[in-house]
Amino acid sequence: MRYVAGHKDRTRARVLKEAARAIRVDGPHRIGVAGIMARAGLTHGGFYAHFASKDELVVAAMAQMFDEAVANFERVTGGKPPALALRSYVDFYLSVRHKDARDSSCPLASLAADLPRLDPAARERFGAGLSRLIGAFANLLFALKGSDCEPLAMSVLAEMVGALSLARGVDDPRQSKMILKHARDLLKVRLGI
Amino acid sequence: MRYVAGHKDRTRARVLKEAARAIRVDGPHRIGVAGIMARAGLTHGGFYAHFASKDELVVAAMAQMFDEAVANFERVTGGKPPALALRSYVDFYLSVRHKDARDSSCPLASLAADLPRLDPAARERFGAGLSRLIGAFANLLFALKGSDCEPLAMSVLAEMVGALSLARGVDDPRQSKMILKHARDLLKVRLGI
DNA sequence: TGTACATCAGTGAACGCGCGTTCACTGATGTAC
DNA sequence: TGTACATCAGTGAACGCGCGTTCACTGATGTAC
Repeated sequence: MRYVAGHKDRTRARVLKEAARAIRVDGPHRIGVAGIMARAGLTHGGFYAHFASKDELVVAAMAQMFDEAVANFERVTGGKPPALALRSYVDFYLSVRHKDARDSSCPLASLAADLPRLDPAARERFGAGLSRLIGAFANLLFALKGSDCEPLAMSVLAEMVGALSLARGVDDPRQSKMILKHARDLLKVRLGI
Repeated sequence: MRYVAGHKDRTRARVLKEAARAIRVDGPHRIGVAGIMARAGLTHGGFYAHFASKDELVVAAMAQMFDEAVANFERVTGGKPPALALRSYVDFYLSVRHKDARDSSCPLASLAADLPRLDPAARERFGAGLSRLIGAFANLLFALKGSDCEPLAMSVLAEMVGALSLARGVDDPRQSKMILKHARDLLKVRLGI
């Protein structure tokens, strides 16, 4: 069954997207090749026509997740004045909605704990992705404050990642909500937005 | 081979301690019953005399890890005036040494991302442990500032957890060090210590 | 005091299952002649 | 224009391996008589 031009590329993209979703939810070690292929509407045997190994899929999915995260940052902040843009992103990032949307949320929070258990290739991609997000954040902060903002961007992003992770870790919805709310409130005070 | 009184309890404690170490390093899903028993100097068959299942071990190890974390908090802060105690803990928590000591470090950072993938029993233990640490932190903050400090404690702890996780996730040691340093610096500014 | 039996923490072989990976095969379409 | 062959994304059975769990057994010591 010969296919139209670009068919294989589109299949690969579909597999990658499903992998990016599944990895965020179940982690890179609990996902299965067969499961992801099934979600992409294929059988497991075809996997190796697209990727040399499961590890290679994880590395490729890492880049996919950060592409989505950066696109999301731009969607939430784009076209807004700096203070409003920052407020929007903080509110989005620390919302119950984002906390619960584990299959499409920020890879920093979903995967940070998994990374020391992955091989260098995956860790490199993670570091590069983190730099992109810190850079985007620092740009906004620079527009707001004018000074060197990388340190502040790292610190703020760390708090957001930590709060989101902790809010996801606990079972009690009230405790979870409070963690998000207090991080949101104090971040806004800290940034003066 | 009959053993002295308390022998079985001590064996169980040894297994738990090894489990707590291994889970922090490899995560609750990648550790193996046989491996942990071997580290405790036993063979895998004996495991089920101590725990009903691997899941039960994970739940019990969760409590163990938070006991260690609280003891550690007290060791680092004990007998110091509030500002110094807080500074000591922030410096300890965001040190390269703590970052690298993955087998004995704070479970909040090591496990947060694994928790949504665990069953409710483990999540409850995690929530309880988090509350203990937030409480301990809020007490110190109260001694320093006098006002209601739970929100601030949550926010600060979130930043520490996030910074430690991110510093562990990246491959580049310089990037990793910077994340820790900036979180340390800005936390001290924020707390006025 | 001596003997037979009970106890029980720990051993190690075996099981069933899931998962990553391999590979012979399919079948629709393009290409050579 | 028609026929034989090449191509190649995808299929599905099979493999090997690791892991959680089970279970018959061990062997040193305590207990009953």
